[in-house]
Amino acid sequence: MDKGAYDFTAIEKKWQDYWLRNKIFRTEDNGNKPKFYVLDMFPYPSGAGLHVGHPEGYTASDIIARYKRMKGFNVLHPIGWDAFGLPAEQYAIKTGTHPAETTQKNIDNMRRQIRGLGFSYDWNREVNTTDIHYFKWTQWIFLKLFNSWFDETQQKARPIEELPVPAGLSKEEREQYIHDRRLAYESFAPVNWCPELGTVLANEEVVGGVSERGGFPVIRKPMRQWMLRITTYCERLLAGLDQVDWPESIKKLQRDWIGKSIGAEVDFQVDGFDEVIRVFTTRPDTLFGATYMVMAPEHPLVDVITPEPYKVDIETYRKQAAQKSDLDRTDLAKDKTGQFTGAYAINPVNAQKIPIWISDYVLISYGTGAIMAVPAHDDRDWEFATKFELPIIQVVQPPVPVEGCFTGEGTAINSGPFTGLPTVEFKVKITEWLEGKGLGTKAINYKLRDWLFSRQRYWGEPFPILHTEDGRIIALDEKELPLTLPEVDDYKPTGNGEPPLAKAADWLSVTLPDGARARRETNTMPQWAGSCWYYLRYIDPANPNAAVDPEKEKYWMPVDLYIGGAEHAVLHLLYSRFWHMLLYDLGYVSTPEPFTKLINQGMILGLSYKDKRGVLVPNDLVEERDGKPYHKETGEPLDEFPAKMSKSLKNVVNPDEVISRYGADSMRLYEMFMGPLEATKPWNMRGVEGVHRFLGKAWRAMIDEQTGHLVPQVQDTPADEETLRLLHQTIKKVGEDIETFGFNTAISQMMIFVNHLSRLEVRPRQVVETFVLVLSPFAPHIAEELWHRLGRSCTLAYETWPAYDPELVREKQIELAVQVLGKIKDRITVAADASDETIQQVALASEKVQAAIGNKAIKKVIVIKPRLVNIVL
RNA sequence: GGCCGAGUGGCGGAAUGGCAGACGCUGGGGACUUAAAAUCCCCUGCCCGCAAGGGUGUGUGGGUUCGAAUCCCACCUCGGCUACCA
Repeated sequence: MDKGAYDFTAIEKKWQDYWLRNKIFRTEDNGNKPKFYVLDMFPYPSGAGLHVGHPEGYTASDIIARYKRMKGFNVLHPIGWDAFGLPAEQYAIKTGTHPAETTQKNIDNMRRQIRGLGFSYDWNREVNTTDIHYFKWTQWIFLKLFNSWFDETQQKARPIEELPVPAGLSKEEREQYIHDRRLAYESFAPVNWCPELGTVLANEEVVGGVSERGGFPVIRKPMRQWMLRITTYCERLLAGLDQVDWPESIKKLQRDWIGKSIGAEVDFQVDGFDEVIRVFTTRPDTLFGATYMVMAPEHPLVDVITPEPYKVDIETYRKQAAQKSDLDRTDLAKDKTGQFTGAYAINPVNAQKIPIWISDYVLISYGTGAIMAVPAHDDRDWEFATKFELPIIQVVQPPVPVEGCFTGEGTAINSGPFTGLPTVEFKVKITEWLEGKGLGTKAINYKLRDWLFSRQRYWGEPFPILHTEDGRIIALDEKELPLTLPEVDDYKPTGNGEPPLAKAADWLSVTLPDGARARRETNTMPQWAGSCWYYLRYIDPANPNAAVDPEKEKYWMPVDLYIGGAEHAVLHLLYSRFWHMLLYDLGYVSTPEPFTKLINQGMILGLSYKDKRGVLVPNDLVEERDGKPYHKETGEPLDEFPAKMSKSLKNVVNPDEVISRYGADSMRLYEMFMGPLEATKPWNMRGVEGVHRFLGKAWRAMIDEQTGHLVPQVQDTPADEETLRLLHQTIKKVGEDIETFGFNTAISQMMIFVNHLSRLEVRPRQVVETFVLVLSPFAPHIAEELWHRLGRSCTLAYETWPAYDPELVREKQIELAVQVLGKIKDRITVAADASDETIQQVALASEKVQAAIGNKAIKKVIVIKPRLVNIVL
């Protein structure tokens, strides 16, 4: 190989070593520079390593970080590992390898891959959620949750010692009262149990009735669990969204997930009983149309009100419902099911007797677990009433007549004294009426449930909690943290919900100072725990005395820019906002919201193939002939299309392979050149070749491939006007595009510049050096090497970002199209500062334009300065 | 079913009220070479035409405007998320 060739492998290794060895990107916590905190979403160190989706967000954030450094900011740009989680544990179950060992191996591999891309992380701040010095503070935050309550009046969390407890309670009642208000509490409610995974899951982890990870069936099962009272923060979580600069789509996802709805709670007397069934409705205006009621099968009143002859059928139905997986319950293709209880309720507005049913389309966990059914104006009730032949009474007149069920707003009919009222007005009136009679009240409900926070796993943070033999729950003291994981022989869950930690006999039992015997909590925390607050730990990663030093926290927070995938919209991003609000309330952090600006990178798709019938063909069965894809075995011509990367389609692109063939700079550049950051885009290896050629061209414009020295064209001479203008246009465009995340167009501008530069006989040194600085955030390795060969002795990472001169950017001459009635007839060139009048004169002087006008009268001439002239006849 | 996003050459995309297709890929032609690779130069939306030139064109149909890929209305297609929350 010639010593001057663009040897990206050697160059990239050289500079990666240089940055690391000299700690070039080590960040200090002080300084008089303004701070900028740019954060990547926490990666899980998977055994499969990086896929091409990771470097997309990371490259974008790295370009921002490098650019901001050059713009004079003190930049915090850290990385670490969200390293607890199920895969390492399942591997342990299969092979007996300790999850810590697997995790370490995976981290080492991913760190190697990430370093190979040349990201400017401060490696002194690397964190790892499985490190005891890290999860000590995860446990500490849990204790804060456990030892806090939410003050509704002040709308904030406060220490549990400040909770006003009613006088005259017994010791046990007092304990219970406090426990019922802790932000972390034990519950025995039915939870999402996944037999396949041997653990329970949070609502957010169950998608379409199956587990989000693995797609296994999930059933409802009552179990003892730890919950976090995230619901107390519903209003704060909603309000905070107005304060942050996030994509509207993500804000909407969070708002919908919190799911605030305003309506009324109404009491229906059960005929012949003292009991009332309370329902929640957002449409109290349809009360006159309530023709039956439905309770969730689990509703406690079912036992009370069901008369003897109906008990057998009701019990059978309840058993069936309990055994159904969530998938069975939510599958819309299935008919509605239900069972009449034999009991009746009295509709409070018209004293009508209406039958009470149970059905699993009513959920025990939302509202009051019972509904009034208004089949004329609710799709679900309509479907149910039609199937079981229950009466349907219309009480809302639609603005325009509709067939079947009408769920919109209109005018009340068949509604006694309220007939004729518009829906909105009716809602207010009827709620007042109900309140006056003591039959109901205005009510707000949220879809968001408390966060199920325990898992029956080994590889997670242990809870700092003890259960005494006499049934008390005692939290460890902060001084006793961290509580580490015990060694076990067997990582397998027991299958009945008893976690693996229950097998660690020595670890399990504890004798308290007062002599009482206690057992440790055997559940562990979910993976989300560690990622809820990692952005705070980066600020002060080695602090043994606090999760984060308050002074440093004040300096660095909030995160100025957070880049990651949209799949975390309602999971991580909601959970970590909740924890942050708690820490804010207790005075440990200084900002109400953690992440000021959020950007979602789009998904990268792989190239895939299907035959004429639409059958998918894995990539290893595809061969190319004359640039067209064919089936290797059948010889059939195939269609190319983009599809989600998957093992089965064999269309996964491995970053290691791309780097070894084209280099990290080409990889980075291609990921950014593909299209807008937020868009979904298909990967195409030929595109990598394109940006790779661009880098080679930039290299050859400066370096002689034979000698490795500067080419003779690079000279210490002033630039010509055109070159200078293009350079300044490039500085301007690239800088502005970085600020607005338009990396693809920034790169095309640099391509235009290099195409020009390589054609020049004289390439002024000043111009060349400035361009290298502009290129450096995108392709830092080649930029450092060129900078070095241009005679500079240290890194360019802290050079000042070049300023452009607006005078030099401006073109001297401008070309305008001349249209007659919107059709282009000619082009004219005028001085850039020509007046509209002058331009008009020149345009009208054109023979072609005159010919197009003919003898018609000119009505109007529109001059749009740098673009065109339109003559209206 | 609901919500969100997107439809522009052979492909990725650019242009967010002002010359549609920047930049890159692919394809074609040429230069260099014994030859090839690499590199460099030229061409490359579609249709008609030998050409000069003309016509047409941003999913479909309508509208607003001197002017629409861009704004408005209706529809079609694709992708993502979500799913009985009363």
